[in-house]
Amino acid sequence: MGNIPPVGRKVTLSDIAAGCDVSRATVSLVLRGSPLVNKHTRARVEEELRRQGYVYNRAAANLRRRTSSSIALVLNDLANPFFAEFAAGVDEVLGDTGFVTLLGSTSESTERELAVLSSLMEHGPAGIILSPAEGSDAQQILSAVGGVTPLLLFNREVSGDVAACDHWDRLFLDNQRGARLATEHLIGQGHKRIAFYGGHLGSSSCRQRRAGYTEAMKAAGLSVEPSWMVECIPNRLDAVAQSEQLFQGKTAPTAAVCYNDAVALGLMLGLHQRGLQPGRDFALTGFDDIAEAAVSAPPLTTLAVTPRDRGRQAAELILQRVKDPSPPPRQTIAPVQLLVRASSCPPPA
Amino acid sequence: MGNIPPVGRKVTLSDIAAGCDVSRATVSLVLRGSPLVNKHTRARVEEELRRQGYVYNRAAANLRRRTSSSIALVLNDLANPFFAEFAAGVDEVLGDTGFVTLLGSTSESTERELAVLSSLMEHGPAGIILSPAEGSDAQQILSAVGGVTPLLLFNREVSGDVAACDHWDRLFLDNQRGARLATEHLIGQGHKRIAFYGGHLGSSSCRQRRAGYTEAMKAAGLSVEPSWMVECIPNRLDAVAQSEQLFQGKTAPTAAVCYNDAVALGLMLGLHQRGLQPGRDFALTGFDDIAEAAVSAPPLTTLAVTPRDRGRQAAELILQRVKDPSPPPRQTIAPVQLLVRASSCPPPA
DNA sequence: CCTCGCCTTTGTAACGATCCAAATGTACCC
DNA sequence: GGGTACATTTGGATCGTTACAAAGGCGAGG
Repeated sequence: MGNIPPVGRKVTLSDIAAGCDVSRATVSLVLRGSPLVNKHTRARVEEELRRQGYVYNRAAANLRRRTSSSIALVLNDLANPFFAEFAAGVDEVLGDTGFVTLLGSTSESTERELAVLSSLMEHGPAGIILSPAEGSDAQQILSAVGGVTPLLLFNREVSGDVAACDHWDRLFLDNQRGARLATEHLIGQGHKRIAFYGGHLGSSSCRQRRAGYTEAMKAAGLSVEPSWMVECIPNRLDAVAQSEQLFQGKTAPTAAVCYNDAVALGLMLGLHQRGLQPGRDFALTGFDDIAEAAVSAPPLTTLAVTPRDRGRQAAELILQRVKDPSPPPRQTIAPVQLLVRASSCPPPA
Repeated sequence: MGNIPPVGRKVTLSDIAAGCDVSRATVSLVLRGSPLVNKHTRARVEEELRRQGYVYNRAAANLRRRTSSSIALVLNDLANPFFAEFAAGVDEVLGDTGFVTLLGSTSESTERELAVLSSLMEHGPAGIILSPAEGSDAQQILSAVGGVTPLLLFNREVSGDVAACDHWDRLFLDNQRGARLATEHLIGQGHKRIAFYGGHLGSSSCRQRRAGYTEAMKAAGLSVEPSWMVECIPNRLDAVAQSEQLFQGKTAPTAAVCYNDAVALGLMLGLHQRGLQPGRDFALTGFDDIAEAAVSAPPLTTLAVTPRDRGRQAAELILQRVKDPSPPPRQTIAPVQLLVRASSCPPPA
C-alpha cells in the first residue's frame, strides 16, 4: 500500500488518470458520481484517488462550468456579537449546502466597504449578503458589485437612488414594531414620560425604532419633550456619557426606550451615577437581547432578534435567489419578540 | 459615452482586447500595471475596461499562475465574542494584503471541523488558520489538509501524534502565566483557600490555566482541596449550575480563579443565590476581558487577551509562512495582562 | 543598405477541470 | 453473420487568465 508522500506539486485529475490507465474524462465522471461509469472502473479510480491523496480543484471546475460555489458575507462590524452570531448562522447553512463563505469586514467605513466589495467580486461569488456601513450609497455599491450578482441587503437600508437598487432582496428586523411593543409595554406599566435614548439618526434602524416609539406615544395620547430624544453612538461608553442629557429638559422622563442593549446597559450606569436605581427608580428597555441582557442588574427587558436564525434565513434567501434569479425582489421583515424582565418596572409612586 | 448595460454574460479579457483592437496579452499586461506597455495603448485599454465594466477573474489567474489569494479561517465558535474579535483582526490584515478570508465555523464539533476543512481545501487556500474544536486529532486534521498547505494552530493544542503536526506554526495565549498572575494576585490579597473554577479538562487551555494556578499555589505553600477543582462547560449557564460544588468539601474556599469571564460571571450569579456577595464575601477572577467584565457588578478582575491583536498577529504569521515556507515552524506565546478590578477583594475578616 | 538594439506587441500553450460528440466494446436478436 | 441497442470510455475543445519566446517596427550607427 505504498503511500505517495505529500510532496510539493499538487495531484490533479491527469495524475489519477495516468495512475490507473483511464482517461481524464472518466476520472471526472467518477468524481461527480456519474452512473455512467462501470462499477469496477469506479473502484479502481477511487482507490487511486485515495492512494495519491487527490484534492478536488473547485476553482478549475467553476471556471469551466461558469459556476460559483461561494457567497460573500460583508459585515459592518464583525466584532459585534449580534453580527458574529449572524455570521455563524450564515456559515452554518452555507456549509451544509456546499458553499463557502467569503468574509469581509468593513468596520463601519463606507470606503473600506467599497474596497472589500470589489476585492470579493474578483473571486466571483454567486451572491452577496451585505450589512452596509452607515452612510453607504446605493449607487456606489451598485457600481462595485455590478448588476449581475444577486445581493441581499441585511439590517440596514442604504441611502441614495432607490431605482439603482430596487432589484436587491432585503432582510430587515421589524424595528418599528419592536420599539412600539417596548413603548406600549412601558405605557402599560403606567409610565407617561418616556424617552427614546441612543442610536444614530444616520442609521435606518434607528429611524425605524424611533418611528415605532413615536407611533405608540401618539396612539396613547402622550406627548414627547425634545429633550427626551437623545442621540448617541450605539455603544456602552457613549451611552454613559450622554445620559445626562435626558434630564436637561423641564420635566424628567421616568422611563426610556433604548436604541439597543449596549446603550441600555450604558444608561444603567449613567443612572447609577445620578443616584437612580434602574428597575426601581427608572424603567428602561433595550433591543437585541445580547447574552448580557439576561444577567445584568437588573435583568434587561428587551427585544429578542435571534441573530443566528437571521443568519440562517439570510443564507437561505440568497441561495434561493442564486438558484433562480427570475422572481421579483423580495423584502422580508423578521419578527422580534418582547422579553419582559425586571428593568421595566412601573413608575415610582 | 455609451455605457454597456449590465447584461448576463461577464466581460472578459478577450472582450476588452476585441473592443480596442489589441491582443489579450496586452490587456493582461495593462491589468497588472506592466511597464512594458506604451502609455497611449494603456490609456486606450483602461478606458475600454471602464466602459465595459470589466471585473478581474482572480480564480482564472490563480489557476494559471498556480497561486492562491485566499486564507482559510476555521473557528470552533464564531459566536463567541473572543473569536469574533479575533476574526475581525484576521480579516483586517488579510484584506489590506489583498487576500480574502474563507470562513469556516465548526461549532466545536470535530466531525464538522474535518468536513469544513476538506471543503475549504478544495478552494485551494494559501494557508489555514485553525482554532481547533475540543478533542481534535492531529492525524485526522493532517489528512484533511494534506502536508502542503501551511497551517497555523491558534489557541488550542490538538491531541494525538506530535510528529504528525510538528511542522505547523502555533500561536497560543500565555494561559499558564495568566492563571498564575491571577492566583498570585488573590494570594497577595490575603486569600489562602483558593479554588480553580470551570472549564473542560478536554481543552489544552484549561489544562494550562490549571497548571498556572497550581504552580502559584505550590509556590506559596498553599494546599488545594479536591473539591476546589470544579469542571464545567465554559458558559454562564453551566457555571451557575455547578457552583454548588465549590462548597461541598470540608472547607469552603474564599476565592476562585475562574477558567474565563463567562464562567466567572456565572459563578457570580451562583454566589448571589447562596447569599454571598461577590467582591465582598468572595473574591474571583476571570480570563479574556470580554466587554462585560468592565461593567459587571462588581467589575471583574481578569486577564486581557486582546483578541483583535491576536487576530492581526495570526494573519501576519500565516502570511509570512505563505511567503516563505522554509524556516522551521515557530511557536508564539502571546502575553496576557492582569486587569485588577473590584471582584478580587481581600478575604472577609 | 544592412545590422543591431530597443521598445512594444502578440500567438500559442499552458493551468485543472468539464462538456460533447464520437468511438469502442459486447450482447442480443433475426 | 449482420445489424441494432446498450453500456462504457474517450479525445479534444473550452472556461479566463498568464508565461514565454518570438516577431514587428523603428531609429542609429557603420
